[in-house]
Amino acid sequence: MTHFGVTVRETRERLRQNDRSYSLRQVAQRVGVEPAYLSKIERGDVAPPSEATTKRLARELGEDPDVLLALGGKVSSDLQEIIRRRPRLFADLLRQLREAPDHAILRVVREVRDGDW
Amino acid sequence: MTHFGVTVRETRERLRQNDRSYSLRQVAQRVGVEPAYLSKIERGDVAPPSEATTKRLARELGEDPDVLLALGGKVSSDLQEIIRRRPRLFADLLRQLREAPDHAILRVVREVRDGDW
DNA sequence: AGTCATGTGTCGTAAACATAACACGATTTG
DNA sequence: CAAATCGTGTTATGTTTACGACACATGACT
Repeated sequence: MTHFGVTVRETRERLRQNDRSYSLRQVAQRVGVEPAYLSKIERGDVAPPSEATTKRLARELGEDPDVLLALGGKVSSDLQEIIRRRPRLFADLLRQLREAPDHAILRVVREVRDGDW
Repeated sequence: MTHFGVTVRETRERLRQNDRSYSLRQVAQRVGVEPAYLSKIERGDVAPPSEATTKRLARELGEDPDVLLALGGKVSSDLQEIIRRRPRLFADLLRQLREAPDHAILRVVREVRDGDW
């Protein structure tokens, strides 16, 4: 069900075509996990790894950490902390935006970034 | 450090002044946990409970679930799912709003609610 | 033919999580 | 005073999480 592993494997094999150092073993070593464990992750034999390991993996593979975490069913702890500091406010905001189209959310991001508040 | 337990105890004892049925034991029974466990929760002897238990507790005490979850260091899973569906978008949004004043966020909520996008 | 690297199978495990079960002494209530 | 209720202490247990260690078979390369 989770295509976390599939994504990791595909990304790794894509990188490997230009760079032989993207074997499972070498990536595992750079990421700091056992090859056997990474193998199991890629085949979905075990659940997606911890937040920390997922972030190191994302960095190694040039993927967006938030996207990879999402595939693993997680939300980055720094985002969680933003919500936890003002739970009512952010809970309302997120539930309001649940069905909003992408462009509407993007507009909000831009408005806030451009500091017109 | 966590004043999750303190908050629960204070809220419960406040309710108890008008209603005898807010003893630790009776609340525990209605919430569906062992009295000994609720006692430990209130005194911070154990970590805050699971999301499901926290929500039942909030409902029983008339507290905002998102606020109580936040005190317990958690974020409601429905909010997490909103983020996981569009991680890049919502990660950007939240990080943009991290330092924004409350009124700016409220304005966004209202804008979206009033559908002028 | 021998070395080397690759991916994988099997087994174990330390820590955290989320309670349950039971008992006990103190206080309140009838 | 007896019974019930109160909060709490102790001990135990099942589950999940997040890996590590090690061995093994396969195939490429030299």
